[in-house]
Amino acid sequence: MGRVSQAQATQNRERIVSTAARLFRERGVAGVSVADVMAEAGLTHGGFYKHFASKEALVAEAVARAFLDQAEHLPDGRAALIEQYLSAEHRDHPGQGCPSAGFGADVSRSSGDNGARSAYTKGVEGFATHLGAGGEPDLAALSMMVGALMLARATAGTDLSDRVLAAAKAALSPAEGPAGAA
Amino acid sequence: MGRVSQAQATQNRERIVSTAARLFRERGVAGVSVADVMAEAGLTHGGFYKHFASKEALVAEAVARAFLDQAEHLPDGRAALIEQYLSAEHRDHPGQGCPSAGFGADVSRSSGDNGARSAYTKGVEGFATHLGAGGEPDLAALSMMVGALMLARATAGTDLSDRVLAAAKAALSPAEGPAGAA
DNA sequence: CCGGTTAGATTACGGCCATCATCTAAAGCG
DNA sequence: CGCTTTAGATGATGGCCGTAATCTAACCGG
Repeated sequence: MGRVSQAQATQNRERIVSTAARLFRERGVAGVSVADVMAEAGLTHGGFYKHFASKEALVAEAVARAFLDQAEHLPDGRAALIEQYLSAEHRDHPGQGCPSAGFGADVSRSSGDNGARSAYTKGVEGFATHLGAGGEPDLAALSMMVGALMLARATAGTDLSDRVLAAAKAALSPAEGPAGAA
Repeated sequence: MGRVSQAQATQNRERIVSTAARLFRERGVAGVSVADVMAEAGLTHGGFYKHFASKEALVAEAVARAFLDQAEHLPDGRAALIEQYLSAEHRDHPGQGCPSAGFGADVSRSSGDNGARSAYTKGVEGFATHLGAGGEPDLAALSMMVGALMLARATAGTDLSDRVLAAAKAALSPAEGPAGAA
């Protein structure tokens, strides 16, 4: 109850954002309530609006945070990145996974000019640039990775799921681009 | 009001399913209520459970229906299909668009063994097979198309959106697969 | 043509949602 | 050390949700 130190409050706010970044990716923005986030952050729902103007504002911060976390944990080298991205591990843990994939649908459906969309756009551009060579974003490769991950998640539990991951890996790995012989 | 002819009832049921297939793709399953679907189908929400056991059952039928509609409206030839798929028109009309993309996130988050997931899996396999040559599903190309569409939708209104579509088109079009020179 | 069947309308329910007003007690300034 | 500020808890609000019981009237088999 009562008040809490500035340091503690800042730390609590951080925890709210990172919890939201995880839950939103796991269950979708509409599938997570403000109370859910607060409870999982060890707080009660009432204090939420001392930190954020609205749920929408939290979504925007959660998207930005997820991209920052991703950028910090990227493996070195394109081959390693692809290998990790198209793994069963990544497919099965969307909460820690790629924000481009995890937030894509929710951002698509968000209205017009909001913070979430601009944070998302900036994050995608950054990730694509990291994936490409010489500062040139590789948007085609990113598209294939994001699409394969989503399809693999939606078909999880079937053999198609593994085949999608394998096909994308094969198409991205060899030298560059898929060879005609499939 | 009272009863309605069997023919009328069947037609109403069809309308509920196709309305749901459109609304779910536009706003997401969680963003559409049973009452929304029924109202847009010109009915009141009360009659819904005379047709479906639950909202979840409607989702399963809507997914199946969306894939059937897609299969019926596919353009002839791989090149034409890719061109249409990666168009601004398709990006801007998710309600009539690809179910693999439109339902992907929702099916991913649905629990375990439900009808929506199996309908989705079957639909993806069919679409990938149509896209491939000689009965072999082209899962890598499908991944790239689905991913590009989702990224383009989430970044709609920015120049990145158009660049994503163009990059995917270029990577899929030339002969087969992307050439190294980008 | 009559009565049971049934599609759809109406209404109600319990629950959860985002948001906010209010209370509280501790923090941090003077 | 007191006073003000404020993070967080508590609780309420109004609305929407999925589901279901009930009512009504028209279809359709006999």
